[in-house]
Amino acid sequence: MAPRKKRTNDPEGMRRRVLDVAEDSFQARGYHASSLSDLMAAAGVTGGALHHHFPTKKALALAVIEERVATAVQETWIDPVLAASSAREGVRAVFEAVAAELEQQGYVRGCPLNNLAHELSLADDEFRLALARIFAGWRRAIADKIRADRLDGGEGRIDPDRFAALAVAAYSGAMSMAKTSQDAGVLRECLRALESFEPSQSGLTAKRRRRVLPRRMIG
Amino acid sequence: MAPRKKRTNDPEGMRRRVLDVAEDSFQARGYHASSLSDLMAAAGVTGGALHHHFPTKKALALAVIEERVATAVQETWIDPVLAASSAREGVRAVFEAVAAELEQQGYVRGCPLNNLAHELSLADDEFRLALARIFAGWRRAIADKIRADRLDGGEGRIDPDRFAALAVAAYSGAMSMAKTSQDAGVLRECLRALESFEPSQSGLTAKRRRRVLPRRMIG
DNA sequence: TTATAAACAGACCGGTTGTCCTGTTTTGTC
DNA sequence: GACAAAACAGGACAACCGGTCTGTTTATAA
Repeated sequence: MAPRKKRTNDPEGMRRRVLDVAEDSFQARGYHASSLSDLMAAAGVTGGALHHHFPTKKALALAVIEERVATAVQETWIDPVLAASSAREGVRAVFEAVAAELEQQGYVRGCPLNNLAHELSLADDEFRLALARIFAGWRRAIADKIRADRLDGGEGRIDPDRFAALAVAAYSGAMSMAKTSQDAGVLRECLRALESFEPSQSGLTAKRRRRVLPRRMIG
Repeated sequence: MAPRKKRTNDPEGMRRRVLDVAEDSFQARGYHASSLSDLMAAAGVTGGALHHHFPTKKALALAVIEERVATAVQETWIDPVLAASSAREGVRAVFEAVAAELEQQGYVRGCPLNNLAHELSLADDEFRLALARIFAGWRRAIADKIRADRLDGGEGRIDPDRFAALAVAAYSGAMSMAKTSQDAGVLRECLRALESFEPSQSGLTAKRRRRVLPRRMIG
């Protein structure tokens, strides 16, 4: 009669589940619109457990930013760009990959980093700095890739920092519009505009020999 | 002894005061973080008056979007671009004007449209459509300006819709980063990147004859 | 086993939120 | 002046929020 359930402590798993749900809810509803009770219910976690791993809601959000949002930027942007034959080609590939994924998915929830950045940057300096660090790493990775391309004999006309800033800004802004219009088309429009601005070189989307081994240049 | 204050009905003024405060608070703190009690206190308005003009918080936000945010985009972007000698020059001027204003101001609160778009687009379809309309008008104004430039013998190599999308995206994304880093420098970086991509033409920031009368092309 | 701390459960609380409601005052109209 | 509608005042309220608290169970180490 008594269910006699045995409890199993799984701190890492529980922490992960909470982060999963929080990451998803912050992305879909935002920080303020996500209540802890909602998160607890969705994750199947009690208040005591949640508070044990994340003493405050702010601590939870900070963990989402540093452990999940940063990882998302790394995986969807930095790694592919570093693995590409050139920075320009990497940026192009990411734009198209994201656009394709969004179109297949059918809806646009936006860029996790930008979503949280807009809502939390002015609310708390700790949030702001954590988010700014991710933006900076993103830009730096692209800029460093351009510099490495140059050493390999790549196109040497564009300023690395400027192009990196523009790439990140164009993507962020395009995702903002895509989210608002629920249409990923604007991502492709921005990409084409970026491509049509090829500096001096003529080959627009022309095929280029692809490097076999992607080379890493950042520790 | 009795203060005997006479009340004066001023519906338009009261509505305006509420919108002023709401616009400011939504910009600085966001929609969810702005409580109606805060707004009432800041505007010196009672709950009854507020409820009379704006039955719900959503109605207030919708009014802010349609009456204030749309106007802000019109005044800081569309009007200057239409008045400029070319779309490209107009975009450049706006980027620099905003950057200069932010640097003088000392802090960055971000783009009102993007701020609200990120927080509200997924929350409510009515919000989303109102915000999407403003984005669309913004892009259309720039694209139409490019088409008009072309008829006047301007540079004819760039695709109007693509360039407009890129300009808006780059600005939105740059403002996002500027807000997060509290540094308007990235705006200038993006502008320079945009300028360095001059298609074929050589004159980078070269002086051009300025049209005396700005011409309007949208009703 | 026993002690010790970590991991978890679940109730509880003060404060706040947005909204509603009942009045009162002002304004416009006949 | 009479009357109706708009404009405004201000309290009340239920729902909910995030955080805290006490207590129990599980794992770890001596």
